[in-house]
Amino acid sequence: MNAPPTRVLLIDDEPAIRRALRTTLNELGFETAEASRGEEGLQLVRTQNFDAVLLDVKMPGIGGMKTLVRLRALAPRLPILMLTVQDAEDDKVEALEAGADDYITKPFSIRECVARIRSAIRRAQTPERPENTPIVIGEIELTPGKRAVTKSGEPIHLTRKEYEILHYLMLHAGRAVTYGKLLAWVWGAEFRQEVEYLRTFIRQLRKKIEDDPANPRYLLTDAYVGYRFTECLEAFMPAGDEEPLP
Amino acid sequence: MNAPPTRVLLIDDEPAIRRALRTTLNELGFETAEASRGEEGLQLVRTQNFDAVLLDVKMPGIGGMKTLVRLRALAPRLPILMLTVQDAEDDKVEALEAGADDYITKPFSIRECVARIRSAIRRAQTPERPENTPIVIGEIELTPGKRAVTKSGEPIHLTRKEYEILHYLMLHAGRAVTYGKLLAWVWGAEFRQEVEYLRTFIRQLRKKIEDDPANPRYLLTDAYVGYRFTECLEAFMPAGDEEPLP
DNA sequence: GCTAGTTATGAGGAATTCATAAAGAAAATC
DNA sequence: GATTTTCTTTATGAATTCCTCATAACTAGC
Repeated sequence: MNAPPTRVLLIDDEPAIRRALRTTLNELGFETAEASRGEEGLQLVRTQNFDAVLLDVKMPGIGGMKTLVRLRALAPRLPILMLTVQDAEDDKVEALEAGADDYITKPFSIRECVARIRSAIRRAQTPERPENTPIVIGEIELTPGKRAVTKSGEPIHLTRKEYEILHYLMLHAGRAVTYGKLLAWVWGAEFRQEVEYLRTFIRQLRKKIEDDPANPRYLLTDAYVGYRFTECLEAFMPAGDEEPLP
Repeated sequence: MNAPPTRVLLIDDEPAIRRALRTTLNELGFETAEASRGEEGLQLVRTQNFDAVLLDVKMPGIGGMKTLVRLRALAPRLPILMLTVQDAEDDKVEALEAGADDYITKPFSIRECVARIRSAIRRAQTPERPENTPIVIGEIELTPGKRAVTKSGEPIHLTRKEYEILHYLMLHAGRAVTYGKLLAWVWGAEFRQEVEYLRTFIRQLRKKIEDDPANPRYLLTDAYVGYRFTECLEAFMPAGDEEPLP
């Protein structure tokens, strides 16, 4: 099977960053295209096929956030990763709420960046999940049709809200889920602000799911942004099946 | 082997609600289209194919109810879900009588909304499946064709409603069945709130089926969710041989 | 180190929902 | 039409779940 190369579009006004990403990605077998402004990027997405987009939030012209929204309208399933600066927490949240798949904070390690791209692409290519198939991540298994959760085969009793929170997080495993989205999913859109609710329930969930609730391996916190169910646990991945990165 | 995406049409004049639904639905693999008025929605249904429609009752222009009637005339089998406000009981009944498949009261959690959409689509796509093979779980055996139930071979007399409740629960053994679904199945969609009915009948069923009705082994409660017929009874399985069930 | 903002923790009380009982209304049967 | 059965309604205390709030731990910026 000769798979066609994975194509990544880089939208960033700084040539230095584009170059760094381009060379590394190319070395790893990705094909890349570049745009220095949002409009340009949109035009490319209209005329070509991409497997993922890396998009800088802060750009001249129509800016990253607007570009994101328009990209999303153009290509509902295309993985889009936003590049944000360290402390621009609001940007991260806004991007995720507007449909970005993930965010990467500058300065970033190329290695992490590539890993995130890969994981976003993998998720996008995973065929639609039939509604009733169990979601299995590590020792945790959640079966939507049954509304049942087990850890290493042992059933875990969850209350309604606990289950609904876990369900959404596991549906989006590997991605940061904003407080707002979680709250809208479980309580309704007008509860977007009630982060305290989440804290209480995440705590209960960790008690029930984690071996050491104080050092969670599954239910991770994305400070200032939300929570994230870990995508894959190194502990469970046989080491060595990924080529070393520079 | 990628199934075509499920297409949902959102008709609501509030952009915020459309946006919240759109992003979540898209993330879950649905395709969405939007209309801010009834006329617009009708035009879209004329020209495109959808698997379900979410329709706000209260809208400017021709309004939700009229839109519903016309939609129904256009597409007799298309699942249509109405968004209504909490206490507008009349709206709900009117909507169901006018051919809506379900209604969702605002404020609603996105989770609930998605679940309802899925279930409406499934209903529309699943042709009636008259199953005549007996369902056997533990000591309990239910034969749909004969409408008969036995426990350890001994016939148990059940009234009509008792039987219908048990039948539905056993059909979905191992899964939590929500009050709403159970009530809709036995009494009809407009009785979805009458949880008290269920309590009374579950009590009767437990009296007839359970050895110790106060500590049920078959008819379990999922607090705040519904009831569940246990799928396997450890007590009856001789320990040691773990044969996976089909 | 100090301060402000965020997150984690713990526990108690409010609110909802549950099981139970029992009686009135409706339907079915004779 | 009377009697039996089934269904619906209402009331009660008990149980569970959910929410609130106070405090501690942590993180970043000064």
